[in-house]
Amino acid sequence: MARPQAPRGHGRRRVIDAAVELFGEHGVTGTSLQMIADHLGVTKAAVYYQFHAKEDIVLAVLEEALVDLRAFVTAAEAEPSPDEAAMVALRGLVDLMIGHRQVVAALMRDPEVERIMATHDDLNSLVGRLTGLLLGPEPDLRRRIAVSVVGAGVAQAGIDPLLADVDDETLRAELLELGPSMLPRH
Amino acid sequence: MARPQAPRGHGRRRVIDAAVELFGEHGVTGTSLQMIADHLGVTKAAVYYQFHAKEDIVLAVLEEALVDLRAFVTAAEAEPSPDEAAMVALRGLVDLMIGHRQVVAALMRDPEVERIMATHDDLNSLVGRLTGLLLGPEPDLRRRIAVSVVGAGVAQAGIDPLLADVDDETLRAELLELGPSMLPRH
DNA sequence: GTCTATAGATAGATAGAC
DNA sequence: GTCTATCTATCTATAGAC
Repeated sequence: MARPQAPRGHGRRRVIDAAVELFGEHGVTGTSLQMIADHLGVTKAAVYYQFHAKEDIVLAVLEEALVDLRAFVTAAEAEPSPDEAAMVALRGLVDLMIGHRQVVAALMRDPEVERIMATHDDLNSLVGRLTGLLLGPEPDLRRRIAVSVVGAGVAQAGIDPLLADVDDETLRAELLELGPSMLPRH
Repeated sequence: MARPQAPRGHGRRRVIDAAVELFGEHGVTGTSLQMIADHLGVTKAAVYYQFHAKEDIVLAVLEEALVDLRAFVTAAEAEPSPDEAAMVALRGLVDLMIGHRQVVAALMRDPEVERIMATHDDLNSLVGRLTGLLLGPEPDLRRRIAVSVVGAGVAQAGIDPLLADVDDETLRAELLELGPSMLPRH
């Protein structure tokens, strides 16, 4: 039957959950495989059985959010007008941050994550498509700055300790009012 | 005549400059003393001669920006009305980011920096005073979220590769138009 | 003031026993 | 599938020669 320590979530699932928690607290570079193993009460070798490299754990954590990201980027690109596409992308971005606050906190603040993403063309192009959607056609300087501010701001709002007491639904509603006001329609 | 410390701009100054550059690229945790030493063409021991610990280098880099931060926080607190104080704080924040784009990039994205700051009460209280100025008296939820978004957004705008081609003056002017619109007067 | 040398700990990763 | 044991490389940091 079920073992006392390992809920049927399998090894990979437990490693990913532990990684999200530890990455969020110490960053990716600041989290060793030993820390993940200790957190799970197993040895490093047990972690290496599930993922043969640390980078694979980072990619698995990323994948948690990428499923949603791919979905709303594709949906946004199907919108008829650039304005509608940008709004769908912005809503998707807010939902993504809300739905994965821990993952965002874990990954948004480590250059190592950028390095890993840069080595995977599919991740690169996905981020490029999202940026393009938010920028719209022929963006002026103000638009570019607004996209930068909104993108970082939405992410920060999801992980800011100052807002830790705000529940998901309330935060989502507020961000969906604040965001569009900074990304006006053309 | 012969100074016991900074001979000809060398020493601490060179270490700090190298640290800012490398921290920005690899993060604090991702930057080893060996990397700093190699960047300067010296040995690790030479770096340890200038700073007895890695944490001291981080603090020295932080100090670059803290001088300006202390100045405008104090100035803002001297403003008669909370609205004016918040605007002075926001302008100061924008100027700080613009004036220290590299330092911000180096330090804003590493949990290790937070840990170091958390162990220094003077840094903690300074950040607390800045946040208080931006929030104003009795901030509602919307204000709290806006402060979070603006704070992160301004920082991101200063380091975003998407905006690397924007010169300081232009970026400052745009942010000073964008920011206040998100932090309305009471 | 800068170096060599090295300590002591820990990193990521692998091989093979059970 | 999880372990012990181990490898190599690198980490921060120190002691002391030049």
